[in-house]
Amino acid sequence: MPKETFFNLPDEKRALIEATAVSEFATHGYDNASINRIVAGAKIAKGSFYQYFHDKKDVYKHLMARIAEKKLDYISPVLQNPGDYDFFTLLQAAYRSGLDFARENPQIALIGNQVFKHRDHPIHQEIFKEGQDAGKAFYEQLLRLAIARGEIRPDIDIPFVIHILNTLNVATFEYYFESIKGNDFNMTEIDDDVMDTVDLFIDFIKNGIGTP
Amino acid sequence: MPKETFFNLPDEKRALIEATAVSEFATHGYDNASINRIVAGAKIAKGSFYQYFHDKKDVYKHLMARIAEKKLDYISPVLQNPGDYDFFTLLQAAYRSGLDFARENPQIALIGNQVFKHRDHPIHQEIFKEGQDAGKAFYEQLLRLAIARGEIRPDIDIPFVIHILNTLNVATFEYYFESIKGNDFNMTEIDDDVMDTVDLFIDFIKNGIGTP
DNA sequence: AAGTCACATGACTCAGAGGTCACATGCCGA
DNA sequence: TCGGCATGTGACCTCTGAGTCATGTGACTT
Repeated sequence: MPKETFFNLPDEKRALIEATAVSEFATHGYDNASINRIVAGAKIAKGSFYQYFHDKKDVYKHLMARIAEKKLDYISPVLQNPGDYDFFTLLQAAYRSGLDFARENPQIALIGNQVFKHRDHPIHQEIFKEGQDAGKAFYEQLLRLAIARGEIRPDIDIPFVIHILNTLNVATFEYYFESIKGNDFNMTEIDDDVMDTVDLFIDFIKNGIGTP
Repeated sequence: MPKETFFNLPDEKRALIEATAVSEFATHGYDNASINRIVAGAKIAKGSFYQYFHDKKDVYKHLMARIAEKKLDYISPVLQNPGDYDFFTLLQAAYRSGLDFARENPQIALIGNQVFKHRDHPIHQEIFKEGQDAGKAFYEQLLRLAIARGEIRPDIDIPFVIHILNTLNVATFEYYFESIKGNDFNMTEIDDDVMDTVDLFIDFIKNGIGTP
Protein backbone atom coordinates (compact mmCIF):
# COMPACT_ATOMS: atom_id res chain seq x y z
CA MET A 1 0.00 0.00 0.00
CA PRO A 2 1.29 3.45 -0.94
CA LYS A 3 1.73 5.93 1.91
CA GLU A 4 -0.98 8.33 2.91
CA THR A 5 0.97 11.20 1.37
CA PHE A 6 0.31 9.75 -2.04
CA PHE A 7 -3.43 9.79 -1.59
CA ASN A 8 -3.34 13.35 -0.31
CA LEU A 9 -1.88 14.49 -3.60
CA PRO A 10 -3.97 16.51 -6.04
CA ASP A 11 -5.70 14.14 -8.44
CA GLU A 12 -3.84 15.48 -11.43
CA LYS A 13 -0.41 14.91 -9.96
CA ARG A 14 -1.33 11.48 -8.70
CA ALA A 15 -2.66 10.56 -12.11
CA LEU A 16 0.53 11.74 -13.79
CA ILE A 17 2.67 9.64 -11.49
CA GLU A 18 0.52 6.58 -12.04
CA ALA A 19 0.48 7.05 -15.79
CA THR A 20 4.24 7.49 -15.93
CA ALA A 21 4.79 4.42 -13.81
CA VAL A 22 2.38 2.35 -15.88
CA SER A 23 4.19 3.33 -19.03
CA GLU A 24 7.57 2.51 -17.50
CA PHE A 25 6.52 -0.94 -16.33
CA ALA A 26 4.70 -1.61 -19.58
CA THR A 27 7.73 -0.94 -21.72
CA HIS A 28 10.51 -2.34 -19.51
CA GLY A 29 8.89 -4.97 -17.34
CA TYR A 30 9.26 -5.05 -13.57
CA ASP A 31 12.97 -5.83 -13.26
CA ASN A 32 14.16 -3.36 -15.85
CA ALA A 33 11.81 -0.56 -14.93
CA SER A 34 13.73 2.34 -13.48
CA ILE A 35 12.57 4.51 -10.60
CA ASN A 36 14.91 7.21 -11.89
CA ARG A 37 13.09 7.26 -15.19
CA ILE A 38 9.72 7.33 -13.47
CA VAL A 39 10.58 10.32 -11.30
CA ALA A 40 12.12 12.10 -14.28
CA GLY A 41 9.02 11.40 -16.38
CA ALA A 42 6.62 12.45 -13.66
CA LYS A 43 8.78 15.49 -12.86
CA ILE A 44 9.07 14.75 -9.19
CA ALA A 45 12.14 14.37 -7.00
CA LYS A 46 13.40 10.94 -6.10
CA GLY A 47 12.80 11.76 -2.45
CA SER A 48 9.18 12.59 -3.18
CA PHE A 49 8.70 9.23 -4.81
CA TYR A 50 9.76 7.56 -1.60
CA GLN A 51 7.39 9.76 0.34
CA TYR A 52 4.60 8.24 -1.72
CA PHE A 53 5.70 4.63 -1.94
CA HIS A 54 7.63 2.30 0.32
CA ASP A 55 9.60 0.81 -2.54
CA LYS A 56 9.46 -0.40 -6.13
CA LYS A 57 7.26 -3.34 -5.22
CA ASP A 58 4.82 -0.98 -3.57
CA VAL A 59 4.15 1.09 -6.71
CA TYR A 60 3.87 -2.02 -8.78
CA LYS A 61 1.36 -3.65 -6.49
CA HIS A 62 -0.62 -0.45 -6.34
CA LEU A 63 -0.75 -0.22 -10.12
CA MET A 64 -1.86 -3.83 -10.33
CA ALA A 65 -4.68 -3.13 -7.92
CA ARG A 66 -5.75 -0.08 -9.91
CA ILE A 67 -5.65 -2.07 -13.11
CA ALA A 68 -7.65 -4.94 -11.71
CA GLU A 69 -10.21 -2.39 -10.53
CA LYS A 70 -10.43 -0.78 -13.95
CA LYS A 71 -10.66 -4.10 -15.70
CA LEU A 72 -13.76 -5.00 -13.75
CA ASP A 73 -15.63 -2.30 -15.67
CA TYR A 74 -15.05 -4.16 -18.88
CA ILE A 75 -16.33 -7.54 -17.86
CA SER A 76 -19.19 -8.26 -20.16
CA PRO A 77 -22.58 -9.11 -18.72
CA VAL A 78 -22.27 -12.44 -20.49
CA LEU A 79 -19.39 -13.41 -18.21
CA GLN A 80 -21.33 -12.51 -15.10
CA ASN A 81 -23.75 -15.33 -15.62
CA PRO A 82 -21.51 -18.11 -16.89
CA GLY A 83 -24.17 -20.72 -16.37
CA ASP A 84 -26.47 -19.19 -18.96
CA TYR A 85 -24.20 -19.52 -21.97
CA ASP A 86 -22.24 -22.23 -23.71
CA PHE A 87 -18.49 -22.37 -23.28
CA PHE A 88 -17.57 -20.87 -26.60
CA THR A 89 -19.89 -17.93 -26.20
CA LEU A 90 -18.25 -17.25 -22.86
CA LEU A 91 -14.81 -17.52 -24.39
CA GLN A 92 -15.78 -15.16 -27.15
CA ALA A 93 -17.14 -12.67 -24.64
CA ALA A 94 -13.93 -12.92 -22.62
CA TYR A 95 -11.77 -12.23 -25.64
CA ARG A 96 -13.94 -9.41 -26.84
CA SER A 97 -14.01 -7.66 -23.52
CA GLY A 98 -10.26 -8.22 -23.21
CA LEU A 99 -9.65 -6.64 -26.58
CA ASP A 100 -12.00 -3.78 -25.78
CA PHE A 101 -9.97 -3.14 -22.70
CA ALA A 102 -6.72 -3.32 -24.61
CA ARG A 103 -7.98 -0.95 -27.28
CA GLU A 104 -8.94 1.67 -24.75
CA ASN A 105 -6.03 1.13 -22.35
CA PRO A 106 -3.14 -0.02 -24.49
CA GLN A 107 -0.46 0.73 -21.91
CA ILE A 108 -2.27 -1.17 -19.22
CA ALA A 109 -2.87 -4.07 -21.55
CA LEU A 110 0.86 -4.13 -22.22
CA ILE A 111 1.47 -4.52 -18.50
CA GLY A 112 -1.06 -7.30 -18.44
CA ASN A 113 0.96 -8.98 -21.13
CA GLN A 114 4.15 -8.58 -19.13
CA VAL A 115 2.43 -10.17 -16.18
CA PHE A 116 1.36 -13.17 -18.22
CA LYS A 117 4.68 -13.44 -19.91
CA HIS A 118 6.49 -13.49 -16.59
CA ARG A 119 3.94 -15.15 -14.45
CA ASP A 120 6.71 -17.25 -12.90
CA HIS A 121 8.44 -14.11 -11.62
CA PRO A 122 8.52 -13.90 -7.81
CA ILE A 123 6.70 -10.56 -7.78
CA HIS A 124 3.82 -11.94 -9.78
CA GLN A 125 3.71 -15.11 -7.78
CA GLU A 126 3.44 -12.92 -4.72
CA ILE A 127 0.74 -10.63 -6.05
CA PHE A 128 -1.41 -13.27 -7.66
CA LYS A 129 -0.77 -16.23 -5.43
CA GLU A 130 -4.44 -16.99 -4.85
CA GLY A 131 -5.65 -15.20 -7.95
CA GLN A 132 -3.96 -17.60 -10.31
CA ASP A 133 -5.27 -20.68 -8.61
CA ALA A 134 -8.71 -19.18 -8.41
CA GLY A 135 -8.58 -18.40 -12.11
CA LYS A 136 -7.57 -21.94 -12.92
CA ALA A 137 -10.26 -23.33 -10.69
CA PHE A 138 -12.84 -21.15 -12.41
CA TYR A 139 -11.65 -22.26 -15.81
CA GLU A 140 -11.73 -25.87 -14.70
CA GLN A 141 -15.26 -25.49 -13.48
CA LEU A 142 -16.31 -24.00 -16.80
CA LEU A 143 -14.64 -26.79 -18.71
CA ARG A 144 -16.20 -29.52 -16.62
CA LEU A 145 -19.60 -27.94 -17.00
CA ALA A 146 -19.09 -27.70 -20.75
CA ILE A 147 -18.08 -31.33 -20.92
CA ALA A 148 -21.09 -32.36 -18.89
CA ARG A 149 -23.30 -30.39 -21.27
CA GLY A 150 -21.70 -32.08 -24.22
CA GLU A 151 -20.18 -28.90 -25.60
CA ILE A 152 -16.62 -30.11 -25.25
CA ARG A 153 -15.03 -33.46 -25.96
CA PRO A 154 -14.68 -35.44 -22.75
CA ASP A 155 -11.26 -36.80 -23.65
CA ILE A 156 -9.33 -33.53 -23.25
CA ASP A 157 -6.56 -33.13 -20.66
CA ILE A 158 -8.12 -30.39 -18.55
CA PRO A 159 -5.00 -28.85 -16.95
CA PHE A 160 -3.27 -28.85 -20.31
CA VAL A 161 -6.19 -27.18 -22.06
CA ILE A 162 -6.35 -24.56 -19.32
CA HIS A 163 -2.71 -23.80 -19.85
CA ILE A 164 -3.21 -23.62 -23.59
CA LEU A 165 -6.20 -21.33 -23.30
CA ASN A 166 -4.26 -19.02 -21.02
CA THR A 167 -1.37 -18.94 -23.43
CA LEU A 168 -3.60 -18.32 -26.41
CA ASN A 169 -5.02 -15.40 -24.54
CA VAL A 170 -1.58 -13.80 -24.45
CA ALA A 171 -0.87 -14.84 -28.01
CA THR A 172 -3.95 -13.04 -29.26
CA PHE A 173 -2.96 -9.85 -27.50
CA GLU A 174 0.56 -10.06 -28.78
CA TYR A 175 -0.74 -10.52 -32.27
CA TYR A 176 -3.01 -7.58 -31.77
CA PHE A 177 -0.17 -5.39 -30.58
CA GLU A 178 2.15 -6.49 -33.35
CA SER A 179 -0.55 -5.68 -35.84
CA ILE A 180 -1.09 -2.17 -34.58
CA LYS A 181 2.65 -1.69 -34.37
CA GLY A 182 3.04 -2.56 -38.02
CA ASN A 183 0.16 -0.27 -38.72
CA ASP A 184 1.80 2.82 -37.20
CA PHE A 185 -0.27 2.51 -34.08
CA ASN A 186 -3.39 3.31 -36.03
CA MET A 187 -5.65 1.31 -33.81
CA THR A 188 -9.17 2.31 -34.67
CA GLU A 189 -8.68 1.20 -38.23
CA ILE A 190 -7.60 -2.33 -37.48
CA ASP A 191 -9.88 -2.90 -34.56
CA ASP A 192 -12.81 -4.32 -36.41
CA ASP A 193 -10.59 -6.71 -38.30
CA VAL A 194 -9.15 -7.99 -35.07
CA MET A 195 -12.58 -8.43 -33.61
CA ASP A 196 -13.45 -10.52 -36.62
CA THR A 197 -10.32 -12.55 -36.06
CA VAL A 198 -11.58 -13.36 -32.59
CA ASP A 199 -14.59 -15.09 -34.06
CA LEU A 200 -12.43 -17.08 -36.39
CA PHE A 201 -10.20 -17.89 -33.49
CA ILE A 202 -12.96 -19.16 -31.27
CA ASP A 203 -14.04 -21.26 -34.18
CA PHE A 204 -10.50 -22.60 -34.41
CA ILE A 205 -10.51 -23.62 -30.76
CA LYS A 206 -13.89 -25.23 -31.21
CA ASN A 207 -13.39 -27.02 -34.49
CA GLY A 208 -9.65 -26.98 -35.10
CA ILE A 209 -7.94 -25.97 -38.28
CA GLY A 210 -8.39 -29.31 -40.00
CA THR A 211 -11.02 -29.91 -42.64
CA PRO A 212 -14.20 -31.41 -41.24
CA MET B 1 32.44 -14.72 -32.72
CA PRO B 2 34.48 -15.57 -29.66
CA LYS B 3 38.20 -14.79 -29.81
CA GLU B 4 40.69 -17.38 -30.98
CA THR B 5 41.92 -17.80 -27.41
CA PHE B 6 38.65 -19.41 -26.54
CA PHE B 7 38.99 -22.09 -29.18
CA ASN B 8 42.57 -22.81 -28.11
CA LEU B 9 41.34 -23.77 -24.68
CA PRO B 10 41.40 -27.40 -23.59
CA ASP B 11 38.06 -28.99 -24.48
CA GLU B 12 37.19 -29.63 -20.88
CA LYS B 13 37.64 -26.03 -19.80
CA ARG B 14 35.80 -24.71 -22.82
CA ALA B 15 32.94 -27.09 -22.15
CA LEU B 16 32.76 -25.97 -18.53
CA ILE B 17 32.56 -22.33 -19.53
CA GLU B 18 29.88 -23.03 -22.10
CA ALA B 19 27.85 -25.13 -19.71
CA THR B 20 28.06 -22.51 -16.99
CA ALA B 21 27.04 -19.78 -19.39
CA VAL B 22 24.14 -21.85 -20.74
CA SER B 23 22.89 -22.45 -17.26
CA GLU B 24 23.19 -18.77 -16.38
CA PHE B 25 21.29 -17.58 -19.44
CA ALA B 26 18.73 -20.34 -19.05
CA THR B 27 17.84 -19.38 -15.51
CA HIS B 28 18.15 -15.58 -15.67
CA GLY B 29 17.53 -14.63 -19.30
CA TYR B 30 19.83 -12.40 -21.28
CA ASP B 31 19.41 -9.12 -19.43
CA ASN B 32 19.65 -10.53 -15.96
CA ALA B 33 22.42 -12.99 -16.65
CA SER B 34 25.57 -11.94 -14.84
CA ILE B 35 29.07 -12.26 -16.21
CA ASN B 36 30.31 -12.20 -12.62
CA ARG B 37 28.28 -15.29 -11.83
CA ILE B 38 29.45 -17.02 -14.97
CA VAL B 39 33.14 -16.47 -14.21
CA ALA B 40 32.59 -17.50 -10.61
CA GLY B 41 30.76 -20.63 -11.71
CA ALA B 42 33.31 -21.54 -14.34
CA LYS B 43 36.12 -20.72 -11.92
CA ILE B 44 37.91 -18.33 -14.25
CA ALA B 45 38.95 -14.73 -13.73
CA LYS B 46 36.86 -11.94 -15.13
CA GLY B 47 39.79 -10.88 -17.27
CA SER B 48 40.02 -14.35 -18.76
CA PHE B 49 36.41 -14.17 -19.78
CA TYR B 50 37.14 -11.08 -21.78
CA GLN B 51 40.10 -12.80 -23.38
CA TYR B 52 37.65 -15.36 -24.71
CA PHE B 53 34.70 -13.18 -25.64
CA HIS B 54 34.33 -9.64 -26.85
CA ASP B 55 31.34 -8.97 -24.66
CA LYS B 56 28.14 -10.41 -23.23
CA LYS B 57 26.47 -10.44 -26.63
CA ASP B 58 29.37 -12.43 -28.01
CA VAL B 59 28.97 -15.36 -25.61
CA TYR B 60 25.27 -15.36 -26.09
CA LYS B 61 25.48 -15.46 -29.85
CA HIS B 62 28.07 -18.21 -29.65
CA LEU B 63 25.83 -20.30 -27.41
CA MET B 64 22.94 -19.79 -29.78
CA ALA B 65 25.02 -21.01 -32.66
CA ARG B 66 26.11 -24.09 -30.69
CA ILE B 67 22.54 -24.79 -29.75
CA ALA B 68 21.24 -24.44 -33.28
CA GLU B 69 23.97 -26.85 -34.37
CA LYS B 70 23.02 -29.38 -31.74
CA LYS B 71 19.37 -29.07 -32.50
CA LEU B 72 19.93 -30.11 -36.09
CA ASP B 73 20.77 -33.60 -34.85
CA TYR B 74 17.29 -34.00 -33.53
CA ILE B 75 15.36 -33.09 -36.62
CA SER B 76 13.35 -36.11 -37.48
CA PRO B 77 13.61 -37.64 -40.96
CA VAL B 78 9.93 -36.89 -41.36
CA LEU B 79 10.67 -33.17 -41.28
CA GLN B 80 13.33 -33.46 -43.90
CA ASN B 81 10.83 -34.42 -46.56
CA PRO B 82 7.92 -32.17 -45.75
CA GLY B 83 6.25 -32.87 -49.08
CA ASP B 84 5.74 -36.54 -48.28
CA TYR B 85 3.55 -36.16 -45.23
CA ASP B 86 0.39 -34.39 -44.28
CA PHE B 87 0.54 -31.26 -42.19
CA PHE B 88 -0.47 -32.82 -38.92
CA THR B 89 2.04 -35.61 -39.20
CA LEU B 90 4.71 -32.99 -39.74
CA LEU B 91 3.51 -31.01 -36.77
CA GLN B 92 3.54 -34.10 -34.64
CA ALA B 93 7.07 -34.91 -35.74
CA ALA B 94 8.18 -31.37 -34.96
CA TYR B 95 6.77 -31.50 -31.47
CA ARG B 96 8.14 -34.94 -30.80
CA SER B 97 11.64 -34.06 -31.88
CA GLY B 98 11.39 -30.84 -29.91
CA LEU B 99 10.43 -32.70 -26.78
CA ASP B 100 13.13 -35.28 -27.38
CA PHE B 101 15.61 -32.48 -27.53
CA ALA B 102 14.24 -30.87 -24.38
CA ARG B 103 14.35 -34.14 -22.50
CA GLU B 104 17.99 -34.71 -23.31
CA ASN B 105 19.10 -31.07 -23.07
CA PRO B 106 16.87 -29.47 -20.50
CA GLN B 107 19.08 -26.44 -19.88
CA ILE B 108 19.32 -25.68 -23.55
CA ALA B 109 15.62 -26.11 -24.01
CA LEU B 110 15.14 -23.60 -21.23
CA ILE B 111 17.20 -21.09 -23.18
CA GLY B 112 15.11 -21.83 -26.22
CA ASN B 113 12.11 -20.94 -24.13
CA GLN B 114 13.68 -17.68 -23.05
CA VAL B 115 14.32 -16.87 -26.68
CA PHE B 116 10.71 -17.45 -27.61
CA LYS B 117 9.45 -15.65 -24.58
CA HIS B 118 11.51 -12.59 -25.38
CA ARG B 119 11.57 -12.79 -29.12
CA ASP B 120 10.89 -9.06 -29.25
CA HIS B 121 14.14 -8.38 -27.35
CA PRO B 122 16.72 -6.51 -29.47
CA ILE B 123 19.31 -9.23 -29.03
CA HIS B 124 17.00 -11.87 -30.41
CA GLN B 125 15.84 -9.65 -33.20
CA GLU B 126 19.46 -9.23 -34.09
CA ILE B 127 20.39 -12.89 -33.93
CA PHE B 128 17.34 -14.27 -35.67
CA LYS B 129 16.51 -11.45 -38.04
CA GLU B 130 16.43 -13.65 -41.12
CA GLY B 131 15.81 -16.87 -39.23
CA GLN B 132 12.43 -15.77 -37.95
CA ASP B 133 11.22 -14.62 -41.31
CA ALA B 134 12.50 -17.79 -42.93
CA GLY B 135 10.70 -19.85 -40.30
CA LYS B 136 7.49 -17.99 -40.93
CA ALA B 137 7.89 -18.36 -44.66
CA PHE B 138 8.43 -22.09 -44.26
CA TYR B 139 5.38 -22.39 -42.06
CA GLU B 140 3.36 -20.39 -44.54
CA GLN B 141 4.43 -22.66 -47.36
CA LEU B 142 3.43 -25.72 -45.35
CA LEU B 143 0.08 -24.21 -44.52
CA ARG B 144 -0.65 -23.24 -48.12
CA LEU B 145 0.29 -26.69 -49.31
CA ALA B 146 -1.92 -28.24 -46.68
CA ILE B 147 -4.81 -26.03 -47.70
CA ALA B 148 -4.30 -26.93 -51.34
CA ARG B 149 -4.33 -30.60 -50.42
CA GLY B 150 -7.53 -30.12 -48.49
CA GLU B 151 -5.97 -30.97 -45.14
CA ILE B 152 -6.67 -27.58 -43.64
CA ARG B 153 -9.68 -25.31 -43.85
CA PRO B 154 -9.14 -22.62 -46.47
CA ASP B 155 -10.77 -19.89 -44.39
CA ILE B 156 -8.01 -19.62 -41.76
CA ASP B 157 -6.04 -16.41 -41.29
CA ILE B 158 -2.58 -17.67 -42.18
CA PRO B 159 -0.39 -15.14 -40.34
CA PHE B 160 -2.53 -15.49 -37.26
CA VAL B 161 -2.37 -19.27 -37.30
CA ILE B 162 1.39 -19.13 -37.73
CA HIS B 163 1.64 -16.94 -34.70
CA ILE B 164 -0.62 -19.23 -32.75
CA LEU B 165 1.31 -22.34 -33.73
CA ASN B 166 4.55 -20.69 -32.68
CA THR B 167 3.09 -19.71 -29.37
CA LEU B 168 1.63 -23.13 -28.75
CA ASN B 169 5.05 -24.54 -29.31
CA VAL B 170 6.33 -22.58 -26.33
CA ALA B 171 3.23 -23.34 -24.35
CA THR B 172 3.80 -27.04 -24.71
CA PHE B 173 7.35 -26.76 -23.49
CA GLU B 174 6.36 -24.60 -20.58
CA TYR B 175 3.76 -27.11 -19.63
CA TYR B 176 6.35 -29.83 -19.92
CA PHE B 177 8.77 -27.97 -17.68
CA GLU B 178 6.15 -27.10 -15.14
CA SER B 179 5.15 -30.72 -14.99
CA ILE B 180 8.65 -31.97 -14.37
CA LYS B 181 9.15 -29.19 -11.85
CA GLY B 182 6.17 -30.37 -9.86
CA ASN B 183 7.47 -33.88 -10.20
CA ASP B 184 10.84 -33.14 -8.56
CA PHE B 185 12.60 -33.09 -11.91
CA ASN B 186 11.95 -36.76 -12.39
CA MET B 187 11.82 -36.58 -16.15
CA THR B 188 12.01 -40.11 -17.39
CA GLU B 189 8.86 -41.00 -15.54
CA ILE B 190 6.67 -38.34 -17.03
CA ASP B 191 8.12 -38.41 -20.49
CA ASP B 192 5.84 -40.97 -22.02
CA ASP B 193 2.79 -39.20 -20.65
CA VAL B 194 3.92 -35.97 -22.22
CA MET B 195 4.49 -37.67 -25.53
CA ASP B 196 0.93 -38.94 -25.36
CA THR B 197 -0.19 -35.41 -24.64
CA VAL B 198 1.41 -34.33 -27.89
CA ASP B 199 -0.86 -36.63 -29.84
CA LEU B 200 -3.88 -35.29 -28.04
CA PHE B 201 -2.62 -31.82 -28.69
CA ILE B 202 -2.19 -32.30 -32.40
CA ASP B 203 -5.66 -33.70 -32.41
CA PHE B 204 -6.84 -30.57 -30.65
CA ILE B 205 -5.27 -28.35 -33.29
CA LYS B 206 -6.79 -30.47 -36.01
CA ASN B 207 -10.26 -30.97 -34.63
CA GLY B 208 -10.63 -28.43 -31.86
CA ILE B 209 -11.92 -29.12 -28.38
CA GLY B 210 -15.58 -28.93 -29.34
CA THR B 211 -17.75 -31.96 -29.79
CA PRO B 212 -17.99 -33.07 -33.41
C1' DA C 1 69.88 -18.31 -20.07
C1' DA C 2 67.25 -14.97 -22.29
C1' DG C 3 63.51 -13.65 -24.72
C1' DT C 4 58.95 -14.21 -26.62
C1' DC C 5 54.23 -15.07 -26.70
C1' DA C 6 49.80 -16.88 -25.36
C1' DC C 7 47.14 -16.96 -21.61
C1' DA C 8 45.61 -15.74 -16.53
C1' DT C 9 44.50 -12.52 -13.11
C1' DG C 10 41.76 -9.41 -10.04
C1' DA C 11 41.76 -4.73 -8.78
C1' DC C 12 39.95 -1.12 -11.13
C1' DT C 13 36.59 2.26 -13.81
C1' DC C 14 32.24 4.06 -14.77
C1' DA C 15 27.36 3.82 -15.02
C1' DG C 16 23.08 3.00 -13.17
C1' DA C 17 20.33 0.68 -9.98
C1' DG C 18 17.26 1.18 -5.46
C1' DG C 19 16.92 3.59 -1.46
C1' DT C 20 18.10 7.39 2.41
C1' DC C 21 18.45 11.72 4.69
C1' DA C 22 19.33 16.40 6.21
C1' DC C 23 17.42 20.26 4.95
C1' DA C 24 14.10 23.63 2.34
C1' DT C 25 9.53 25.22 1.49
C1' DG C 26 5.00 26.52 2.28
C1' DC C 27 0.56 26.40 4.54
C1' DC C 28 -2.41 26.87 8.69
C1' DG C 29 -3.88 27.84 13.25
C1' DA C 30 -2.77 30.77 17.33
C1' DT D 1 4.41 36.86 13.56
C1' DC D 2 5.60 32.66 14.83
C1' DG D 3 5.64 27.53 15.56
C1' DG D 4 4.54 23.26 13.79
C1' DC D 5 3.80 19.89 10.46
C1' DA D 6 3.08 17.93 5.94
C1' DT D 7 5.31 17.88 1.78
C1' DG D 8 9.27 18.60 -1.53
C1' DT D 9 14.16 18.05 -2.81
C1' DG D 10 18.53 16.37 -4.75
C1' DA D 11 22.96 15.06 -3.14
C1' DC D 12 24.47 10.99 -1.45
C1' DC D 13 24.87 5.99 0.00
C1' DT D 14 25.76 1.23 -1.17
C1' DC D 15 25.55 -2.34 -4.42
C1' DT D 16 26.17 -4.62 -8.70
C1' DG D 17 26.53 -4.53 -13.44
C1' DA D 18 29.75 -4.70 -17.87
C1' DG D 19 34.02 -4.02 -19.38
C1' DT D 20 39.47 -2.65 -18.94
C1' DC D 21 44.27 -3.01 -18.03
C1' DA D 22 48.80 -3.46 -15.97
C1' DT D 23 51.00 -7.12 -14.37
C1' DG D 24 52.12 -12.09 -13.58
C1' DT D 25 53.13 -16.78 -15.20
C1' DG D 26 54.84 -20.57 -17.69
C1' DA D 27 56.06 -23.04 -21.83
C1' DC D 28 58.66 -23.04 -25.97
C1' DT D 29 62.38 -21.02 -29.14
C1' DT D 30 66.90 -19.61 -30.05
